Amino acid sequence: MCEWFYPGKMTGKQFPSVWLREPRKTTSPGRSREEIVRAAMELLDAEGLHGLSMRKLGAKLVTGATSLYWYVANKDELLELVYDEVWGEVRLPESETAHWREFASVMAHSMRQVILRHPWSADLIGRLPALGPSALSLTDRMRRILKTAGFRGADVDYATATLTSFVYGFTIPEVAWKSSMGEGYDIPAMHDIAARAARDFPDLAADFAVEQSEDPQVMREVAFDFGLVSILDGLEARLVT
Amino acid sequence: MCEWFYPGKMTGKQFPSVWLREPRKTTSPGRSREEIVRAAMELLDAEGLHGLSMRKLGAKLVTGATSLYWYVANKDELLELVYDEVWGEVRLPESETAHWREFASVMAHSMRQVILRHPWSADLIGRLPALGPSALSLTDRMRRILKTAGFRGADVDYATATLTSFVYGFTIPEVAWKSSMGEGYDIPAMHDIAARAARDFPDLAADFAVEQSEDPQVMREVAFDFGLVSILDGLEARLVT
DNA sequence: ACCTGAACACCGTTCAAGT
DNA sequence: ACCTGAACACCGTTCAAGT
Repeated sequence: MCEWFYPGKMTGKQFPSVWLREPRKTTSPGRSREEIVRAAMELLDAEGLHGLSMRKLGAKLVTGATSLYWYVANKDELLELVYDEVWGEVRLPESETAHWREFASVMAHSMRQVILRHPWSADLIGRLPALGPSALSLTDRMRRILKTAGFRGADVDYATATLTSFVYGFTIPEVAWKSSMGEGYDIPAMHDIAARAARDFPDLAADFAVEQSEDPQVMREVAFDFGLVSILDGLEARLVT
Repeated sequence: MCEWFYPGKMTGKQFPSVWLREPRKTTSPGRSREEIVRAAMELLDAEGLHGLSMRKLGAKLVTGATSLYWYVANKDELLELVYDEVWGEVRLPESETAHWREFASVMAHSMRQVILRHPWSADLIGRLPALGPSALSLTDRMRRILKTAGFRGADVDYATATLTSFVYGFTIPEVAWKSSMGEGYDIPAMHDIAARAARDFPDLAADFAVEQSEDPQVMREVAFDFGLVSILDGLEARLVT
């Protein structure tokens, strides 16, 4: 997904993007970009962002690490390519006439699922330009739906930013947590630790204790829906004015 | 800020936190934790998360890198300590009787400013447990205000998560962008690049062109306020039900 | 046109050894 | 109680050289 109004200065270097360089005209006797991207995706899904190194990727493709630099200027360019694949997995309502709330809701849920499926992508949001075809197409459809719904001018940007910010802010820390803690850790022990840390905050400690019985997985889903509905209500209020 | 309902499994290791280990009883002939944390903060602010290495920090304190391991179990523990300092900089309304919307608004703006001031902290959100005194105190006050306003049970968690998710999701990509692009880059060149990348999406390209004249810095502030007000409206709707 | 290996300048952490 | 330096197993990228 693409948010274009990022801050900058009038001076300085321009930013590079794979999508603006012609790929090497490949007679493809050897590797190909697609092959490299696919292998990188597998490595990323299996071992995370830190698990992808040029050396490992080279090994997986039975080449020297440095051979990859023939196809790709550097690691960031490679990541840009894989990053766009991720946005390509977002599923939207087929219909062009979907109601904007329905559309936004489906998109938000799908974006979250896609990030959860590729946790490493969370670390790339904002770090890499999202100028690939999939990211742009997503942005384009969302904006068209919002315009049809009645949003005008910069409000289209603002509404999009509000929605995507919520999805990102809900999901990025979640996957960061998961990958830093490893997949499995001890829930009761975690509650015990939280309770001990909160010993100087009795209300907090009490709430921790009460909600210990809830399933955190379920709570996260409910929390996401709660936030999403709140935001859609809030955006709708902007619309009627 | 602390969100406790992160997912986990019933098995596996428990997570570690500095806040649950007694610090070494220091007779302080040599370094101290405070000194180390202060130096780390300076290094982080000056050079970012990648700029902080145990070797550089050691050099700054005129010690061997490995000496630091006497005061801190590992780099993550050190980061946990500096991380809490960041939350300590969030400014809230003094009054205990502030209206919840006012409170939430001030908190959201302050959190954003603090993250912008310490961009490296964005990468730690979710990755490290936020169990330090400053983080807990922030969580505690927010929750008390929401309860006073009428939020009940898990809605207190959900409302907090909605608000903080928006702040995180708005700010994390923003600072990621800034630090990956460097401080200054060429705005017109950026627009040119975006336009060229969007050549297959005429509506998108047209909007890029129109909004080229806006100041991105200003737009970001307006966008943040737009999103924040929308969310507060949406949360208020949950309240009256 | 494509691939290679050596080299550079880094990492976090462990550990035996020193004072 | 505190500090040290060597060592281990890594990084991304450059570059001259090969085929």
